[in-house]
Amino acid sequence: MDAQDLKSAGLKVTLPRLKILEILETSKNHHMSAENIYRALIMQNEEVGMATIYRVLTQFEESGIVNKLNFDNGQSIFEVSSVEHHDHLVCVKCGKIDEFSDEVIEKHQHNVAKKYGYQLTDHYLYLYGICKLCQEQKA
Amino acid sequence: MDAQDLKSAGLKVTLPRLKILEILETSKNHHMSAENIYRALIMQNEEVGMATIYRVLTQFEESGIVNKLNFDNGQSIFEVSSVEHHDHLVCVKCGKIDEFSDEVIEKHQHNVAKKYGYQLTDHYLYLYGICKLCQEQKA
DNA sequence: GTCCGTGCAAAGGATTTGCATAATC
DNA sequence: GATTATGCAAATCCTTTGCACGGAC
Repeated sequence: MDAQDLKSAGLKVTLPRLKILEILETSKNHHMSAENIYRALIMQNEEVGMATIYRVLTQFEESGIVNKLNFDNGQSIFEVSSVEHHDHLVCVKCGKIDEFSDEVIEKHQHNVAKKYGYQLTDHYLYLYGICKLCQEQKA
Repeated sequence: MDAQDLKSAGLKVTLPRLKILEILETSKNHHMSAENIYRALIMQNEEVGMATIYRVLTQFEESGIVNKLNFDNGQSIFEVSSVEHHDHLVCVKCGKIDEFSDEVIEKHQHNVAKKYGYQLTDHYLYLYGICKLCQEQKA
């Protein structure tokens, strides 16, 4: 993802947009809330407002540059779109997010949609659990 | 679901709680937002505040009496817990919600969790699409 | 130079909380 | 009668919008 991707999405190449892309790509787990991004930018001494973050993320989502995930807690999380679809495993203790993909699940989702007469547009599978690390720390 | 269920959940049997249960059970599709419930109660000339609806729904969820679903649009939807687990198909046009369950998907979810070392606590699968009716109306 | 993008502050919607009153057990 | 619930209003959280200025093309 770079300036060229912005242009092809019909978006002007601006510093906030480049910075937000960069943060989404270089962040530890590639999953950031609007506020996470905002804070990261502030720490880099970038002058930016939350409004810009949300506007840019919304445009990015519309252009397919990022995906918006809606977890339990109400906050939206954004990730750079990857070529392959994947779903998410979320640790309810530490918030860690893992990605996975399972062909059988995908296939069955399509079967279900077909069975009910739906033309599938999107699908989200969220698995919530306690990750290995947090299980060990419980002891 | 009745007064007895409330008692066993450690909740006092009050009119708002009974009414909310009743509405959740008798509503067309059994999927209601807090505001849907509020409006239904107001139309029955029940004096009730949104705060009560939310408090009651939260308690119900903690007691396992209802499930809270988090759809794309940010609003939370509540349904009475049924014995069997099921997932949801949501029409992005008309908002219709269908329920389904697929054993193979369930099994694979557990496989995935195991593979990543997670102790699964919960899982939500949302399929978004256009239902048969809405597909026909498009023509 | 035109148009799009930005920051700020104010608005918005959904949900939560504080508090005095009222109901349940 | 003690404790838990309720209704109301205010508060909070996340997100969106209006507007004047600034930057991209």
